[in-house]
Amino acid sequence: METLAGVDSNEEQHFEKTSNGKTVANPVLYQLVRVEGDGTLVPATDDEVMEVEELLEDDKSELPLVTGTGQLEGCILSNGISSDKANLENLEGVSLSEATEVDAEQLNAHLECMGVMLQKVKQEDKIHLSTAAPAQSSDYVKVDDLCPSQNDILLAGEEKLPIKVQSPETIPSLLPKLGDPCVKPIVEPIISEPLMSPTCSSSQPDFSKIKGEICLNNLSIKELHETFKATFGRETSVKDKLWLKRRIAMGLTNSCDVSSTTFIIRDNTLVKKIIQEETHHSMESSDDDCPLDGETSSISQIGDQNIESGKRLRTPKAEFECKVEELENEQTGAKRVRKPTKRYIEELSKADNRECGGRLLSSVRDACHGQSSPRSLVKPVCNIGSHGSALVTRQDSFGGSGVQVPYVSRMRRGRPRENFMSLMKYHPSGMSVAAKLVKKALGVRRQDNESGGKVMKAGHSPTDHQQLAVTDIEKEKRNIVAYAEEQNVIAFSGEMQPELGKLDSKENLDTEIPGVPTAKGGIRRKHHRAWSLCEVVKLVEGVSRYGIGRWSEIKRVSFASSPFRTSVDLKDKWRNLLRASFAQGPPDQMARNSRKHAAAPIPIPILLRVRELTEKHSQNDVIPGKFPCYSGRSVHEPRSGFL
DNA sequence: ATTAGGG
DNA sequence: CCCTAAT
Repeated sequence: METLAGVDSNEEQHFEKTSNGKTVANPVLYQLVRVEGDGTLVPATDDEVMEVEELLEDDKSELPLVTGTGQLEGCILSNGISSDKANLENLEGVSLSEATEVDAEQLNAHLECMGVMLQKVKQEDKIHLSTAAPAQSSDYVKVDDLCPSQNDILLAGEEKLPIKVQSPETIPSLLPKLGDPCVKPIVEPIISEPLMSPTCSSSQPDFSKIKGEICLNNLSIKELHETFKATFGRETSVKDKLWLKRRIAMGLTNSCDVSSTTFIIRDNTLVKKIIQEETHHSMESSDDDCPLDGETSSISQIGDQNIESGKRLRTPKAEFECKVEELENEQTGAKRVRKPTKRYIEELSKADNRECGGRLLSSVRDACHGQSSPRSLVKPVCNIGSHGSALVTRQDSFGGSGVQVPYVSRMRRGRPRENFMSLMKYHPSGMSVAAKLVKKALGVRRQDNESGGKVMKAGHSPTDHQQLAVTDIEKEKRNIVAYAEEQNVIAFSGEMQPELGKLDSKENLDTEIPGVPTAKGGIRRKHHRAWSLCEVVKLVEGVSRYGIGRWSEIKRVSFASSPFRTSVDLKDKWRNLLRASFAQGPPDQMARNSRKHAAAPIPIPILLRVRELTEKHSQNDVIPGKFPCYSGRSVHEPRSGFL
């Protein structure tokens, strides 16, 4: 019934490269999907992807003609939807208009998806923060724009993602499948549809033909064809009514939302769409446990919103997953194959937070405290409504996280390993001990924190640690736990905690962050959480508000929703910021260098702010020269009131 | 419980 | 980040 199909997203023939798809500039990208009996496309599940991956692994330079497993349907070429525009320019075989149109379509579709995601997230946020204060909510939104690194990540992700989003165009083409008894030969849709463009160079959407209200359900195939042309600016030879309807619906709504079959067109734009099938509503609310899906927001609703709001500016390619999911929801209308693995979810959220720390939540958070500082350049600008930034963030997150990457690869985080190994050295029997630990950890899994410590202790036989200094033992213990934990996580990826993920927007949700909790044994080491720019901004702001040293206060107010950021963390971070500000500011070249190597280039303005605050603080509360790290160089900079 | 500082 | 000493 279900088959896997690799969908090549690049139109190979349009590129100057051999069939090996090795061209660097135009890599062949493909997305695995499963074709349901009814022709619905469903994103391949992790398992499936993994499976196929193995096959592909053998020779990646070869075109992904995954054959050999009865499961694989094959690889189907479709219009290129490569993320980089450069490719578009290379499309020689396709009329420019066609190419651009497809691209635009893609973009819109993705944007649509973005919108949906955003909506969902927002809703979720609301749910978790009943105390939302609209007025304040805008505070940090703009921060996103200050996070170049995030955008970078995004871009990088877009260009490197091994698996590309598939074009809506490809979806329909795959519909007619074996599973479907009453389908036409695959050849037809696939070949004639997507690639036919060359012949219709006069492809220009003409909405004038579909003014007013149209009900796809009532249209004949011919009419559908006309509508199709009006919508996409080109003809189609596909005779599948269902396909046409879906296609048109998608085209009109710029999304995968095909729930509507009646549209009202005015002034060449979709003014309204009428949902006639609400099947997806009920099912949505029932089976969505994905955090991102969170509050089941009516997709159709969102769709309308987006459509009416008009322009979507950016198009996150990485949205594929969610997009397809929607597709799945709406097209299938009934069964949902598989929800994303928790791990996957984790990845998403992680990415999420990474990108833009939590503008939504953070802002709300702040709002609660009524801490709207009039200064801070950053804040004023923001408006929560800026879908732009929000979208970007989302996109970013997805792209950056490399959703497509097999989970396991991302597991390891930082240190444990080496320490663990060193530990082994000390303890001949270490191996077994470690094994035990791991086992225990696995067995106990979630309750580890506290018990974990105990376990650890139990693990160390008296003889084992006799030779170690107490402190050493403690450290070892920690490492072991960390290691075990890691193993644990890997083994039970399904139970992965959101920890790493949430930086901001969801951080408050991840109460159960694994890293910190250690009750008493104080074993586990906190997972390293990179500070997002947003957080830094918050910190700076907090400092400016309450002053240096009032970390508990700042923590309470600005990082209330970030359990993993302790006041000490804030302090440390501030220290680092200070160091950075002094190290980078004065010598200009230094700044550049540091930026090069530094993972997270902190915007100079921020650093200046830091310096400024510090200076102020030193002048007011302390006798100048008290600060060890920078005492020598007191900087007298007139700058003030910025940020 | 918080802070400051060293590691 | 962790840890500790000093408040």
